[in-house]
Amino acid sequence: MTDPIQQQLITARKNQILDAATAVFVEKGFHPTTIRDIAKHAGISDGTIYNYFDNKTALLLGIFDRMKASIIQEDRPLAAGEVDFRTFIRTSLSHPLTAQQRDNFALFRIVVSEMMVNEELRTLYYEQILEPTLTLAETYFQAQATRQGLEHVDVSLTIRAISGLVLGLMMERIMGDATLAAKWEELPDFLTDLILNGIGNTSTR
Amino acid sequence: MTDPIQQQLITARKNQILDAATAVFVEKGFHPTTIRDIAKHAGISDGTIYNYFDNKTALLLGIFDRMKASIIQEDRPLAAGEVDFRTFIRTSLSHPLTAQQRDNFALFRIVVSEMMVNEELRTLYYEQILEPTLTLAETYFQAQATRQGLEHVDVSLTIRAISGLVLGLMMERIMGDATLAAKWEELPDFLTDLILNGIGNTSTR
Amino acid sequence: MTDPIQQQLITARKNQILDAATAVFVEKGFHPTTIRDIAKHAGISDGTIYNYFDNKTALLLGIFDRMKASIIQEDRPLAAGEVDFRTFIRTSLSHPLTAQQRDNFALFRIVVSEMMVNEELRTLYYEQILEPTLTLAETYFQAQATRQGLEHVDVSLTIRAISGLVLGLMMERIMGDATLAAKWEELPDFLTDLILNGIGNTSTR
Amino acid sequence: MTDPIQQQLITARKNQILDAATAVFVEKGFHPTTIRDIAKHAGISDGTIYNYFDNKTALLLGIFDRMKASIIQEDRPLAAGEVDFRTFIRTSLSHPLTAQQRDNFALFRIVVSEMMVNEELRTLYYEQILEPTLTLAETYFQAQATRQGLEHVDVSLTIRAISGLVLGLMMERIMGDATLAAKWEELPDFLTDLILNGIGNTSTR
DNA sequence: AATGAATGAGAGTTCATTCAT
DNA sequence: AATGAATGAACTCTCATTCAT
Repeated sequence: MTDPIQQQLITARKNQILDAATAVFVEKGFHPTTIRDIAKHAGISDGTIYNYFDNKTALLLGIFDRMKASIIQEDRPLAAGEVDFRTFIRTSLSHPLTAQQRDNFALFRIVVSEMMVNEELRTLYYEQILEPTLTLAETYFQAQATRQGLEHVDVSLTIRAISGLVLGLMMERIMGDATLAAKWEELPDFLTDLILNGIGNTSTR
Repeated sequence: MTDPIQQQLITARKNQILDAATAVFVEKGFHPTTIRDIAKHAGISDGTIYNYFDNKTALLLGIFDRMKASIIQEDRPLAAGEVDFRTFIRTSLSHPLTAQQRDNFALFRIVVSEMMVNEELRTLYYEQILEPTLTLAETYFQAQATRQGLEHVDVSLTIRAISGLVLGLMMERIMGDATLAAKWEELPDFLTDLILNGIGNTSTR
Repeated sequence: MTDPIQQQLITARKNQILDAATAVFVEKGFHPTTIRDIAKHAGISDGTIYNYFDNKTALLLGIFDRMKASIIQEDRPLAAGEVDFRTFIRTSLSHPLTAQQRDNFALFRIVVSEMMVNEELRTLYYEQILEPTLTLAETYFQAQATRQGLEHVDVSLTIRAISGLVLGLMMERIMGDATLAAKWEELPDFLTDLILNGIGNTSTR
Repeated sequence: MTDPIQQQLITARKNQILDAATAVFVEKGFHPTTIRDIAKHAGISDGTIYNYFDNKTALLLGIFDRMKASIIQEDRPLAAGEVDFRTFIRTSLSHPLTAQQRDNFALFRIVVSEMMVNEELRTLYYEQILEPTLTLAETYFQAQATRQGLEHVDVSLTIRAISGLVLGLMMERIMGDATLAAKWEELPDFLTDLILNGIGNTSTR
């Protein structure tokens, strides 16, 4: 039952299914995708999917789970704390802004879409991904801020403002804003200045 | 065909349907809502809805159209330009943050959800609402900025950053973040400071 | 809504569906019958059935309802009470024994089968059909028994014994008992004697 | 192939499976029970069941087979013929009425339900169980009747009437009849009187 | 213009059965 | 002999949409 080889096979099959699900969701969206679409894309039968996942929604949860793992992995570099404050902020902004860009934010769109509307997914995402990420970021930021003599800053609100800023810009970009698309590369620097100095105060401190 | 009385009747009936659609969408979400739900709520028959709207998606488009009108109306006050810069920024932030709070962001969630996934809706939203709003905001901001001697600021990026900030914070709030829920009232002041002065520089200029 | 013509149409359509359901159930049994089978037999579409009945089980309930009506109708003759006791008993036995014989007890079998296993159906059958029938029979029997000077008889148990006797014999017949099939015609007289006089006491009183 | 030890293992495994099947059928009914349910209850795998039984229906046939053996065993006492006629009748009634009562007639219900609808099962039940039982009963009864000077009685019809009576009363009880439930204990005596003497003639002969 | 009965394609899901290991 | 993952046909039920009245 806890046979490690069995476990590997199960994990492999689950990943195969989630790979297919991700691909088809990205292509057609969540609702328009049928279980049969996914099964065909994975080269297996409908029923097999249900041997590994309870229902269609569970596939999205499974995709989350894998995102969680990868995000935690990717955030590790910042933990070191061996960078100056500006670099720290800039990196924090830069990474998420570029990460999802590849496939035109396709998976991001589907996940957000379903989350807006499905409480279970939303809760899971918050508890498993967003909340831990924010808490982690608070810790990093707190350490950096102290070093800068910024003890009086409301760290949790600042973190939320920064992450919200990134999230909101991604949404506006997805909406089709041409200006953002054109200036996307400038954003990390622009936003770093804005956050550190406010409007119009370009001078680095 | 252009009989004005006819037109009034048609508009009234459309509004009746959109009112019902909004109410039911808010209550149940877009996909779980059936045409029959809306018809019943409006006190009419299923078929009648199709005399006024091509399909279910068109109802969402119709809701957008009405949002457009109301948003433009609500933004007018800022146009006057008789307020100081800080007040201008603070008001711009404060209004959207509180507007959707009432019904737990229900309509906002549905609209965002469907937009993420439906290109037609997305385009319509961008062209009809977001783009005009941003452009309008740019104009206001440009005027204010000039008065403040901030000619060298990238206005369009700044506007997008501010609106993105608000949008992203609403999303995080919707995700269930407890910190944001608790400190929601502090946000306008906190963000105004952040935008004007950057992290930790509380002094108003 | 209570438009009588509408009501007639609805009733007609319901009957059309129940006719089809009965026919297909009788032919294939309840579980093996699909909604599509019934729809095809009725010459309508699958969905239409669901406009008139909540689900497959509701079709069986509908068949019950019609049985109820017909049973009550058929029992009326005995109410008159103008027959002598022996005739009364004999008729009570004879009728149900011959009624279901036509189609080889097909509908009876399906109904019994599903009732054994479906509590909702069972309750409905008991409350709507069996219990009222037994009560009615008790009344008739009581009147007859009194006239015969049989005041000390346990009427309710006697009624249940008689009806149980008929029911059980039908079941044995359905099981394929050759003897019963051969002597089915003799049963009314044989049973009447048995009930009135007991084993071997053939003399009519 | 006819290795006796092999045979014993096979029989043991079959019984293990039938025990599980009986338990689960009684709990959930025949159709709602899945092969997996039975396998889990037996602590074996799905596939193993198919090594011993052709299909799901064969499990019911297997349960029949075991019932046959036990019934024949239980009926033996009456064969002795050392009891008086009244006791003989009373015992014949009493036994089946009380036997299935324990688990609310659960297995009885499932078996009857499926038999009504499945010809194979019905035939098997009749040939393997009902017919032999009736024949056996005829023999006993014939012997007893002769001793009572009841040579002119139609033994086969009488036997079928008595067994039908019992069967029908069990069915009515299952349907939920409150009167029968309340007076179930009185039935053996009441029915014995009825059979021996007819309605209202309580005097024991 | 309004109705609402009819449609029927299509979805998710189940589960008896098979068979390679 | 035992396994249990894989299968895929089949089912019930939903619902956006149409159209005759």
